[in-house]
Amino acid sequence: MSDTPHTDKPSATEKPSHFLQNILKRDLDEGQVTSITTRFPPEPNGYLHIGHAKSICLNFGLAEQFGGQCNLRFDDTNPEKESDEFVESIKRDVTWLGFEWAGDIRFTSDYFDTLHEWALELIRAGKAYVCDLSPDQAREYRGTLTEPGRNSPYRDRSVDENLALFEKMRAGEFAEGQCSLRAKIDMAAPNINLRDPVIYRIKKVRHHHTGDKWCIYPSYDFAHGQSDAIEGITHSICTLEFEDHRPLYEWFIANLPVPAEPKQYEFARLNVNYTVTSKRKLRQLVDEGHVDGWNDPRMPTISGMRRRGYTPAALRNFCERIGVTRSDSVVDVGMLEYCVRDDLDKNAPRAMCVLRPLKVTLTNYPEDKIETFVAPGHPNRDDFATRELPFSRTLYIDVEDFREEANKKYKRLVIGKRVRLRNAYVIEAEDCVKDADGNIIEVLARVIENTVGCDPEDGVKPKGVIHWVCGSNHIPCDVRLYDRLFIEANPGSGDTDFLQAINPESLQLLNNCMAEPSLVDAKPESAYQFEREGYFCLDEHYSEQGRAVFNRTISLRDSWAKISQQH
RNA sequence: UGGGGUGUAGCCAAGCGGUAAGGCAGCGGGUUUUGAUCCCGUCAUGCGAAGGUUCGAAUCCUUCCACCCCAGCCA
Repeated sequence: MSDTPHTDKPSATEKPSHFLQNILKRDLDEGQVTSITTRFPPEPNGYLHIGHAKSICLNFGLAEQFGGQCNLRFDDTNPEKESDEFVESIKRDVTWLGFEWAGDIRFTSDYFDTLHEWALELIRAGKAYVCDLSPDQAREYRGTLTEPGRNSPYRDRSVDENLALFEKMRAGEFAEGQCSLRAKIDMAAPNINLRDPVIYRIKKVRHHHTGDKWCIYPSYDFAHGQSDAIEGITHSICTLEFEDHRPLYEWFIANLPVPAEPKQYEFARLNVNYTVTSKRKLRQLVDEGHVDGWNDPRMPTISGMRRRGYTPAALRNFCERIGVTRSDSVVDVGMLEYCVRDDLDKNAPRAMCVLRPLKVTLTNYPEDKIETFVAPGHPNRDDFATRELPFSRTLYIDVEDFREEANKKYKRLVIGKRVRLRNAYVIEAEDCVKDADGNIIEVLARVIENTVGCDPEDGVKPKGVIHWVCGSNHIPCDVRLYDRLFIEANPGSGDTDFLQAINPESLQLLNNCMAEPSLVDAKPESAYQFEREGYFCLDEHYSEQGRAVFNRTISLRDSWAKISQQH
C-alpha cells in the first residue's frame, strides 16, 4: 500500500479563496441566492486609479468566477462634481482592463423617479420629515461622538405637512440649504449615521444625465442600497469606511417596498507605498502641473498606467496576488512592478535601443561593407517574428558600456578586452578618442573574425554582452525615463505636505537615442523590451511624424546596480 | 471618553484545536549571446501583549495594548 501521507490541505499551487469568495459559495450552496449579481459603482467625478482596479477586478472577477453578472453603475447623485468626461474615461478603463458589464450602463439617476416615490413612501409612513435646520444647526443637533444628539424641532410635523413641504422642495420653492428631507430614526444612536440622516437635499444644479428635471437629489445612503435592490444586486461590495453605513443600508431596505434584499459586504481598500490615490491629491497633482495630466505615465491612474505601458494582464495579476481582506494594508509597489515585468518579459518582443550613444569605429571592418544579422524576437519563444539588424563599420553603444580600464566585475567593453555585441560579433577595444575636455567621444575597436554565433577560435571568450545599433541605419528617437513619482514611502505622512515628497527625478528626458530599424513599426501601448535596459512603448501623445518618443514602462531588474554601488 | 473594525516575517497573505502555506522583497548558488528571464537553496520555536482552559492554542476564554473609520445637505 502507498505510504504517502494523506492530507486535506490544498496543494501548494492551489490559491486559497478569500472571505468574499467563501460568502458567495456559502450563499449559493445554502440557496440564499440562485445566482450572483455584483456591481462596480464609481462616482463619475474623477479618473479611475489602481485602487479602483482592485474593486473592478473583485466585482467583475467574482461574477465571472461564479457564473453571475456584474453591472457598471455610475453613482451620480451629486451633479456638482460629476461630468460626462469622467463617465467616458471610466467606461474606457473598465473595458481596457478586459471586463464586460452586464447589459446597458446604469446610472443611479435612472432611478430618481422611483427613489422620489420611495421618499414619499417614507413620509407617509411617518419615517421621514422635512427639516428646516440649516447645515450648521443640524450639526449642533447631531451631537458628538460621545454625546447623543437632540431631536430637531421639526421632527414631529404631520404627514400632510411633510408631504406638502417636500413637494415644495421638489418644485424649487426653497433655496439650497434651507431645508432637507431626513429619515426619522434615532438621534441618540451611538452610530452617528442613524441620527436622522439627510436623504434628500436641494441642489439647483443641472445634472449631466437628467438635465434640469430635478433640483433635489438623493444622498448616497438613500440611493445606493435601493439602486442595488432595483438591479437585483445580491452582494453589494464596498470598502471598509462604509461599514458604519450598513445598518442604515439595511434600514432602508427593511422599510421600503424594494424588489430585492441585497446585502452589503466590506473589504479593505488598496494602498500602495510611494503612491497617492486620494482623488484630492491626484487632482492637485494635475491642477498644479506637477504632472502632465490625469494620464501622465507617472500617475497611478488606470489611464496613466496604460500610457506608461502597464498591461491589463499585469494589473489583473497584481489584484489577484494582493488578496482581499478586511485588514488595512499597504502593498509594496515592488509587487506591482514585479507583475508588470513578469507579463512583459513573457510577451514583449525584444529590440535594441542605445539610450546614450557612444560612437564605435571598427578599424578592421571595410568602409563600404554592410551585413545583416537576423535576431530572434524573443529569447525563450519561437512564435515571435525575427528581425533584421544591419551592421557596419560605424556603430553606437551606450556610454555606460565602455571604460578605458576597469576591474574584473565590469563585464563590458574595456581597452584590450573583448565583449560580445548582442546578436553579432565579438569585438575588442583598442583605443579611444577624447575631446578637449577629456570626454570620450569615440571608441576604436576591431572585429574578431568568425564570432557570429560562436566563441572566438583563439579561446579568449568575451567578458559580457552589450547592445548596439548600426551607425548608418537606425531610428533617432527620444526616450522618457520614468521613476516613482514620490521618494517617500508614505507621501504626506506626519504633518508634511505630500507635494514635498515628489521625486524631482521622476522624469528624465533623453533626446539623442538610437533604435534598431525594426522599431519603425512600433505602435502606442504595444510593449518592447529594449534589451539590457527595460520595457518601453511608443507614447501616442509625444510622438510626432518622423520623431518617435518612447516611454520607459519599467527597467529590467538590475543586480549590477547593487554590485557597482558597493565599490 | 461613544460606536464600528483590524492586528500572522520588511510587505501582501493562508490558517477556523493537532504542532506556522504561498507570493513580493532580501540573501546564497547554478544556467545564460540581456548583470534579464529561468532553476535551486535560505528566510517566524513564532502569530499585538499578558493570563487562563486543554494532552495539545495563531485558532477557545479573560484582560490589556496598538492602529484604522465615523460628528458633509460628499461618495
